Amino acid sequence: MTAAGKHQVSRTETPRRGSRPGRAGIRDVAAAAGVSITTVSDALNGKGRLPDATRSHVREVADRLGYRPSAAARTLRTGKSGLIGLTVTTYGDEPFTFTEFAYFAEMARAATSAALARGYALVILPASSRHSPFDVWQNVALDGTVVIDPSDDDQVVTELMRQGLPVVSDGRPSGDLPVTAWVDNDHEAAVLELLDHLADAGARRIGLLTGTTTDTYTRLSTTAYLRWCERVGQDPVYESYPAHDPCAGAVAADRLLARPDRPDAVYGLFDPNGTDLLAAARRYGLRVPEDLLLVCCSESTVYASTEPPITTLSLKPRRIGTAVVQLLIDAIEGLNTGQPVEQVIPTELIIRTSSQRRPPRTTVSAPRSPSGD
Amino acid sequence: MTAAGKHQVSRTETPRRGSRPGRAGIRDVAAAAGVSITTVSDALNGKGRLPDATRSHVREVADRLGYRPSAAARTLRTGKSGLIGLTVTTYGDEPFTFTEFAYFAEMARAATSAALARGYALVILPASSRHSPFDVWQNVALDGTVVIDPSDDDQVVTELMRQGLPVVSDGRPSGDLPVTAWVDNDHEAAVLELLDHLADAGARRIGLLTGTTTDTYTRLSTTAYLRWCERVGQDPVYESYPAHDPCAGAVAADRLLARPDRPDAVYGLFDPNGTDLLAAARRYGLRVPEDLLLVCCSESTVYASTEPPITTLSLKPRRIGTAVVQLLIDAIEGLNTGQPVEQVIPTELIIRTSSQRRPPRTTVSAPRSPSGD
DNA sequence: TTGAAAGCGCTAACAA
DNA sequence: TTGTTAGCGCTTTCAA
Repeated sequence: MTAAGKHQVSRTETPRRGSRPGRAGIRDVAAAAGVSITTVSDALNGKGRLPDATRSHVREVADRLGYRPSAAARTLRTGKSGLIGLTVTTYGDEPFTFTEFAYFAEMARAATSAALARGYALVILPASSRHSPFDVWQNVALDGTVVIDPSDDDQVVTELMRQGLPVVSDGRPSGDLPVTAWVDNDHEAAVLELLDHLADAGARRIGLLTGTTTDTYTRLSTTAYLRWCERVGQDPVYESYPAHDPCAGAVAADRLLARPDRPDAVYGLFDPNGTDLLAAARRYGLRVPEDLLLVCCSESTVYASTEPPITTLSLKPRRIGTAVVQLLIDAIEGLNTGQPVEQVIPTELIIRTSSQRRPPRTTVSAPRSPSGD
Repeated sequence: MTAAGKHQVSRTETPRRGSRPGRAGIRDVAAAAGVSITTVSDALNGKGRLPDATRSHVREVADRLGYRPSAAARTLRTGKSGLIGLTVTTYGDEPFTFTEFAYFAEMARAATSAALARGYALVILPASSRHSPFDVWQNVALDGTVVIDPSDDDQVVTELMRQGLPVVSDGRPSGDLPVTAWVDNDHEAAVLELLDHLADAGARRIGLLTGTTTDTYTRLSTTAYLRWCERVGQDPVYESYPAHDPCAGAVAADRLLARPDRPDAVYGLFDPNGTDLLAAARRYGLRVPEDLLLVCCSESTVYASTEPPITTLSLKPRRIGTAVVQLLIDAIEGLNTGQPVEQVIPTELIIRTSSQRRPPRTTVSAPRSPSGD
């Protein structure tokens, strides 16, 4: 063993003051291995040009001492934490709403595994930040952040970008909010395709169940619907409701089917609309798909086994979550060219019974009363 | 402005070497405010006994400079990161499975908001850890960790506890795995209550759809079922399948209803079993609840609007997620007494049409008193 | 091939 | 009331 005595470490047995109790530090390993802390660092991180003997010896000693490098120290020194933020809108106490739930869960799941695969971990953070020292945002060292549907003047995004941290958004940013990159679907194209599909299945008057919120998804989808109506010369038939209220959807579905100009096909923009509409149809004695064609935007697999199975539009949250994280990590690691990157993920229309009318026979019948069968 | 010149900071305009570009550090704020860095730290953190004038002046300057304290440095110094790990079992590429999905999502959601409310953020981490420097676990400074259903000899848990970090588990630890605290349901009591409910509704032969895995939940629930059968003198009728395989459930449901000793009531242990069983019943021309009573363990709201609505057992993942995080943070902050803490969360049987053979009233009566109606 | 030394940016004793 | 100073544990030039 080479001259352990010449190193800067405790030749005495008393641990340095302030040292964390019980846990071995890099100095302890160096002392025990009879090398310098530099050598320990290099050996453990696969750097430097050490002989294999030294390397394995150091590793062995570190192992024996149960040495775990301090992530905080490494982060402070290198400026990289390996942590990626994922913002989550909170409504009252709960992060994200019932409506966004399946989408978000799938997206987060994909994002998590994509991040882990590249050696990063996801930190869940609220979409807004108070300007106080107790704010979580202040306490976490992030290499970059994924944001979901940032608003026009999102303060968190603005601040992060100002700090020089990359921000990638799920959903194209509205206004002139600067982001490093974004990923989104082509919502307009998706709606147009879907409406054409319903028309092909025999729909004469297609209704829309939409939201009162002004987020990009709702806005683009509704606009596309209105444009389509204009193009084919149909009067728009739609009902709006606050999508974050889990009860309001059922009421709105009912309202839509109770109208004198009742549609013979409906597209629901939000995940629970399928079951809501199905239940409403049942109340009015409408058979699906014979009397009413149904499509909703959803990521839930339950629509494969409802009675009847319901056609859904999937926004492919898994692909979005993966893409968002890849773009972010590329930006963190300086792998992309520097100009804003935009990525459009295709949607998928999963056609099931509810949007396929059997032999196109009956014309639209007159509205029935809620009780009638 | 008081003697700025006497401070140790750059009276020259050149930033210190190595300083992060563009971002103001505590020294810059101190210099600009004409105070020492200690005063800046104290002013910003509400510590020390500074006059309000100094405090607000410093805050103003910090604000003007866009000063953001370095989380890494603070963590290194204080030993607290404000970060809590949440482990997630990965199957292949994807974190958590379809089966656990709704439960996990709800639990994680509650855990996230509970953590945020106390100033902590959740970091999603894989349930296993390679022993390599590229392992995510090595790169994140955690104050403590929540683990879901740790196995008998969970290496990650063992290692964390050895490091002196608190670990709270969702699901009682099996074997003699040491954890700081755990939260769980009383799975046996829940199953017994549910079987009694089915028997009260007229079930003569209750079947079970269970898993082939050996996790605690599956094991305890199955054991409870077998014990109940023995007590009432019924032959057990059950089918097992690998619960993480999304397709296997439907097959097993079919198998169960195809048996010569076909049950007249079934309890499914996993979330998708409800729709699987409903579909299987339809295939065999069995009416629910007339010919077949159905209950499954699920957190999904879709069972409220299936045809017919299906009775579910909820494990209350929200309450579990909240409890787990509270216990963990209490442990981190040294608020609890030191001995192991165990917390049992009651389950909830949500009674719907599928398990009520008697007059279809919507009123939910106590499971044990069928005579009242 | 290895080691010494200089910090990363902050907080908290201890001085003044 | 405020400032000086000594590190937290690591990585990284630079020197030997």
